[in-house]
Amino acid sequence: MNGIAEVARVAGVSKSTASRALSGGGYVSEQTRRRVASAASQVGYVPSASAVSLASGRTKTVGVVLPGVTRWFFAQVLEGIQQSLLSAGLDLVLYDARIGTPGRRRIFDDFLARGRFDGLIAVGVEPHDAELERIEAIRCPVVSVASGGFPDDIAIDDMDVSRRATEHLLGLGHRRILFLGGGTGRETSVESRRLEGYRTAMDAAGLGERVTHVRCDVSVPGGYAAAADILGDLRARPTGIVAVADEVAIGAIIAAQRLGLVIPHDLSVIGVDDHEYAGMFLLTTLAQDARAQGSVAVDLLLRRIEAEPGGLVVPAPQPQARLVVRNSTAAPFETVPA
Amino acid sequence: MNGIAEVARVAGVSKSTASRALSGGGYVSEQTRRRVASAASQVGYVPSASAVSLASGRTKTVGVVLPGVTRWFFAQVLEGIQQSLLSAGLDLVLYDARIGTPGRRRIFDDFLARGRFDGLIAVGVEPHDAELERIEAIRCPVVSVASGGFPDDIAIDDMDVSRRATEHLLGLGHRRILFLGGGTGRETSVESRRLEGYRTAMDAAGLGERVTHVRCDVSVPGGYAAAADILGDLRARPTGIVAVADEVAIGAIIAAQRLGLVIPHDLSVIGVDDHEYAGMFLLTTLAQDARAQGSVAVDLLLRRIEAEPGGLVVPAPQPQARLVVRNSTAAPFETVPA
DNA sequence: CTGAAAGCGCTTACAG
DNA sequence: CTGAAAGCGCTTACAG
Repeated sequence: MNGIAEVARVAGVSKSTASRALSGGGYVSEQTRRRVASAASQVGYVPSASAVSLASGRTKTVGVVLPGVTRWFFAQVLEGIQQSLLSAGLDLVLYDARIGTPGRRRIFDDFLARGRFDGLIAVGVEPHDAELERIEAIRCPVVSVASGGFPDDIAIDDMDVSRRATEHLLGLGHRRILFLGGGTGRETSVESRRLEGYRTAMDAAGLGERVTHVRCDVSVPGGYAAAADILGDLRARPTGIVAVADEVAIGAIIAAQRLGLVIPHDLSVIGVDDHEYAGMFLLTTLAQDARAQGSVAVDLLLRRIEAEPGGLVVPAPQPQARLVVRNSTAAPFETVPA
Repeated sequence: MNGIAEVARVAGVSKSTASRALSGGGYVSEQTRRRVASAASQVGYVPSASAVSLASGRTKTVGVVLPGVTRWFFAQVLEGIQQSLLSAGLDLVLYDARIGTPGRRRIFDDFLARGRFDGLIAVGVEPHDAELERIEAIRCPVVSVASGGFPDDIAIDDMDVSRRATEHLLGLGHRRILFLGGGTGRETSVESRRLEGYRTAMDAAGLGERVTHVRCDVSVPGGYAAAADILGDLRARPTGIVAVADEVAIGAIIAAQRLGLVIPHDLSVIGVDDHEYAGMFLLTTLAQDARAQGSVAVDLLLRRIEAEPGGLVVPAPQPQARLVVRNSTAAPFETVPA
């Protein structure tokens, strides 16, 4: 019990007036507003979410789809989203659409269509065509972060980022530079764009023939395993590694150290993200602010939700990556021209 | 549009019958059921979540409160919960109640009371008294995982776990054993119980005077920083470290290696969890299955939700930790009796 | 086995 | 500024 009817009774007004007083819509005299407010807190009134949704057509909820919370970047974006949502008073329903799980399919086929939310944020989803269709079919605003395939995706320029990373190593004098990570399973578009940026820089430096992509899971253990393989072979050893993401870079550093290599003397490593552990490993990286991207996504989404259907919404400014030079990169020790 | 009324019209039955046919309650002839089902798929019927909730009193949603998704353990539990929920067809609303954020307060004061979910799972929440009161005030079943303060908490025996970890080192001949981690900010009960287990084992070995607790954040960088401090001082250096969790243990190993120590020759380290990186660092640990704990929590919660109010529900079996010996622990090199 | 009716707890034009 | 009434889209006893 303790519905709005009870509040109205205690305050001595009608339900309509109580509703207007509480939710702020329409005219209510200041005096009435106060009486209703105190009646509400007196009876401990909490509106029923489903009744509000049904009557108003607004769920006060935002959906978030992402491929798991294991990757540092996704977890950070999620936390940024959550914080913005909390301060806006909105609930967050989570859909963990990890690739290859039976859940992913159900999310796109059933869950998303249920109208549980007023808007959806896709993080790192990289949907295939059928999935994108499903998302476009739901009748509510959608905003995406770091997800290939969506219009107006909020994301750093992935090609630029690894181009700059590669140029950083080239500028230090490296020639044997390898690109590490991604390409296991379906290659995501973020991965391909980063690979492309590396390739572009190598080509521009006349090193197109040296282009090498070693695939691995985008994770610390993934980078570790792949790097352990590569670095074990002395003759093929690169002097520099451009990693698809910091997790991979960190894995590579751990592997290198285990093999007795000294970073950056024997090997330079550069990543993308500015992961929580980057400082610990003195990792040079192209830093991005993941949490901020979550907040920006929420801002944009809320504006889209408020906007008249068909109304224009100023897009969010794109996030920028900046080079943070620490101590995992230096001129190569072997300066012999290869 | 395309509500159940439309489905009923197409199938040539009443809304009541359509509803029964679709949601399975009550008697419907097989033939009618089929007609309704095909009408539903023909018009692309998706029930409105809020209408269903309002009419039935069931939201088909479970709430999850946890202190962030950064800690490996919490992220794993969350993924376990999500998967079980997806296969049960339930939505998950997430509340990130990171300690010290303004959001945490609002979650306990407002969000939890809104009746958005049929049941709540608290993960690692460690509520203080006021928070616990709030949770008890919401009128729905609550299940907790690794959260001090809740009745019937699903958790490994934290005292036992670090007692066994300590005994493992004692059994190898270590005497200078230190407990690393926790105790920054409000010490959680998980942390204190693990510390207590260490203390118990040390006392039993007659080493009560050697008991040492070095506090640090429960994170890899936290363990790294604290261990770098400790290990820098040669004279006070322990031969063994019992870490409050694997993150801390891994941080300590990284710090030790950076200082030129060889694990386990110069230092033994043991953790709790079996973190994703444990294999990479050859970490000896007391392993627990975090994802499974998430599923178990969902099972228990769903049974509580189904149960008659006041009805009994068989509790879930408690998870067990098992010692996984890798290569971060060995007999101490200095065998000189201290 | 099926249908008419009431009701879940709000919000929102519409009169006044 | 306020109230009576309809309605959001379902489910659920209750009759039949």
